[in-house]
Amino acid sequence: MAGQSTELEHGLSERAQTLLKTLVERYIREGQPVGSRTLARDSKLDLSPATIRNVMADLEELGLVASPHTSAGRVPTARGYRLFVDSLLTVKPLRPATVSRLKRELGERAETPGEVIESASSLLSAITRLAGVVMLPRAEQVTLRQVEFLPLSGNRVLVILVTNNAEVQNRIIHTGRAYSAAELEAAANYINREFAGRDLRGIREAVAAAMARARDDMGRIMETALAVADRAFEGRRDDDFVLAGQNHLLEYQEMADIERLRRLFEAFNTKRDILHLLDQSIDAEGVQIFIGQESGYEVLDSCSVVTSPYRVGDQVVGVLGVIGPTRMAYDRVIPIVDVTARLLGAALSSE
Amino acid sequence: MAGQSTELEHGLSERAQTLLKTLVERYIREGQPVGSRTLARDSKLDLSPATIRNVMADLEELGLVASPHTSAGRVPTARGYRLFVDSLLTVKPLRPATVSRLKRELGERAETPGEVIESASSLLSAITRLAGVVMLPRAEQVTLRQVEFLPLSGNRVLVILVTNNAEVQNRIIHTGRAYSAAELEAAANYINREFAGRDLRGIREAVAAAMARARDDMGRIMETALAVADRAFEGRRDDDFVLAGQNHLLEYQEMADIERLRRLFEAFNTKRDILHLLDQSIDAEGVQIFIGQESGYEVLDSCSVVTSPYRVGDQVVGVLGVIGPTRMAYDRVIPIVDVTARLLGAALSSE
DNA sequence: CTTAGCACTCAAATACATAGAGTGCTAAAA
DNA sequence: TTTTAGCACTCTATGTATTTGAGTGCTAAG
Repeated sequence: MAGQSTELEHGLSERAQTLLKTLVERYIREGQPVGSRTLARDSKLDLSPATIRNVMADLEELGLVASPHTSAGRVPTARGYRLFVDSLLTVKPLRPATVSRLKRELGERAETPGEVIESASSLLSAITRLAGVVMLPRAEQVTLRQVEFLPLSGNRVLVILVTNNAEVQNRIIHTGRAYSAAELEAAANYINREFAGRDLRGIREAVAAAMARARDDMGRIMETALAVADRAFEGRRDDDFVLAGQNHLLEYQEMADIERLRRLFEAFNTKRDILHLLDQSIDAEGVQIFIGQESGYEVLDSCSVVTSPYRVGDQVVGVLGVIGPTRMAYDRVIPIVDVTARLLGAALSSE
Repeated sequence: MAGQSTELEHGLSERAQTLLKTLVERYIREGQPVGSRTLARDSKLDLSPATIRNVMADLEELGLVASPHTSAGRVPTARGYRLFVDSLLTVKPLRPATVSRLKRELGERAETPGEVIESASSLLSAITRLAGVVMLPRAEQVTLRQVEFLPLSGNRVLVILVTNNAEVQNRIIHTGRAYSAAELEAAANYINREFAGRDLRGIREAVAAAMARARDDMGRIMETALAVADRAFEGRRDDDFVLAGQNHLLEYQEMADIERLRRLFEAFNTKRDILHLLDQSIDAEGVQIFIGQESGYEVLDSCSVVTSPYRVGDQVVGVLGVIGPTRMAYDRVIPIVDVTARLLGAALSSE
C-alpha cells in the first residue's frame, strides 16, 4: 500500500520503477542480460538479490522484462523500453560542444537548403552513431523565384525552376508539339512576371484555372505558357528522404543477423516503408519514439526509430530522425534529435 | 614433353589447364573446395583421383590453387583466377533478352544523361547481382549550352549551367562584390554569345586568358562576365561515381565477415579508393579485371572488380564496372560489363 | 606415366563432464 | 508482512575426448 503518486500511473511500486530503470540503463550500457546480484549492486536500494528476484518476477509477469533463458538475467522488452522512455528516463543535456558543432555545420557551412539537409542527416548519424534520416521539406513551402524553358529535340522541353532558396530543380517534359526558343522564352517571361513568389502548388492551380477560364481567347504567348506550365509544375509528389550513416548499423552486435540486415537495407533503398513511418510523426508535438514492433514494419522489429518534425516559421515542413537497435542510448539520442530538428528549422528559415 | 602451343605460355600442360579450368568453374558454381574425386568426375579426362592429386600438387606448387586445410580439396587462389580469366575462360554470350532489356532501359526510359547513368548502374547491379558502379563522364566532354546568373544575398551568385545534353548543374559562388540582376544578366548574355558550344574547361581557360589580356580596357559587362565566369567554371574536379546494389553483397557467404563488410561499405562512402581504382582502367582497351589483392586496396582483398571504359564518340569519357566477391561468375559478368559499357556510350551519344 | 592401396591429417560432428551464472522456492529472520 | 539466506535446479558456455569422413601424399605395382 505504498500509494505513491507514480504507482497509480502504471501500477508499479516506486521500487519496481527504480529497479526497472537501473536495469534498462545497465542493459543499454553493457548489452548483457542483467542478473539480480548485479542489479542489487547497481541500484542504490540496498536490497538483497533475493528480494530483487521477487520484483523481477513481477516485472516479467507484466511483460516489461524477459530472460533469454532460465539462468541468464533479465533484458528489457519493447514494453519495458516504452515504460522507461515514457516515465523513467532522465535525458542528458547536450554538451555545449555538440550544440555549437550542430549550429556551425548546419548554419554556416551549408549554402543551399539541399546542402543543409544533407548536413543534418550526416550530423545526426555522426553524433548518434546511428543511421540518420531527414525527410525533404514539403513542396507547399517552395515558392517560385524564376523559371526557364529550353527546347529539346523530340517535343521535349527542359524546365529549370529556381525556387525561393537558391534551390534549382530541373525536369524534362513532353509537350504536344514543338515550341521554338522564342516562344518558350516569352512564356517563361510571362510566368515569371505573373507567378514569381507564389508556391508551386498554387501556381499549378492558378494555371489550371486560367486554362479552364480562357479556353478560346488567349494570346499565343499565354497559350504556350499555360500548356507548358501545366506540365512543368505537375504533381511531383516529392516524397523522399536523405539517409546517412547506414554503415553505423554494422557496428552493433544486435544487428549481426546478416539476413535481417539485408532486409533492413533493402527497406532503406525502397524508401516506401520508411517514408510512411516518418510521415506518421509529422503531426507529433515533438520527439516521437517507435520501439521495436511498435513501428508496425517487420524489418524494423529489432530497431527503434526516434523522430521529430521540424518547422520553418511555425509551419511543420518535414520530419527527421535516427534509426538504430532498440538498445540505444535514448537519453543521449532524444535531445540530439530534438535539437537538430530545431536547428535545421532555423537554418532553413534563415536562407 | 607434350609441347602444345598453350603450354609455353604459362608452363602448364594441356591437362593441367583443363583441370584448373574445371576446378575453378566448379568452385565458382558450388563454393566448396573441390577434391580429386569430384574433379575426376567433373572433368571429362577419365583419370583416376590419384593422378589428379599429382596434378593438383603441381598447381599448388605454382600457387594457382590452395587447400584451406590438409583434407579439404582445393580452392583457386587469386593467381589461379587470374590464369583462368586470362586464358581458360569461355565467356557466355548474353541472352538476347538481357541485351534488349539493357537497350530499352538505357536508351528509351532515361531522359537525361544523369538518368542514363543511374540506370546503367542499377542495371549492372540487378543483372549481375553484384554492386554496380559508373564513374561520371569527364568534364572535358561537357559543353556549355547556356548559363544563367542570379544574385543572392551576401555577395553570392547562383550559377545555373545547362550543358550539351539537357543536363543542369548549379552552384553558388562567392564574389568580391554584389552584382545587380541586370549586370549579371548582361554578363550571362555575353558568355552565352561568346562561349556557347565550347567545353567547360576550355571556357575557363579562355576566360582566364581574356582576363590576363585585357586587364584594363574592358567594358563593365565584360568585366563582370569574366569575374563571375572565372569562379563559375572553376575546377570542380567532379570525380564521382554512382553506386547501386551494394546490398547484393550481403547475399554472399564469403562476405559474411561483418567487420570487413563495414570497411568495404565505408570505402564506398569515402569514394576515394574506389575512384582511384576505376581511374586505372580509363586507358584500358576493354574489360579489365582486378582479382583480390591485385587492386592494391586492402578493403578489396577478397573482392574482384570488373571494369570497362565507355566512350562517347571515339573518346573515352568514363569507366563502369561491378564489384563482388572473387568467387563470381566471370563468364557471365564480363560480357555484361562489356555490353553495358557499349550501350551506355551509345545512349549518351544519342542524346 | 598411371593408378591402386594405404597411412595419415584435419575439420566437423557427437557425446559427455564441468563450471558458473542466475533462477525459483522455502523457511527463517526482521 | 516483508526481507533474505539457503538450496536445489536449470541452462549456457566451455573444455575434452572420440568418432567419422573427406581428402591428401606417398609408395609400389601395373
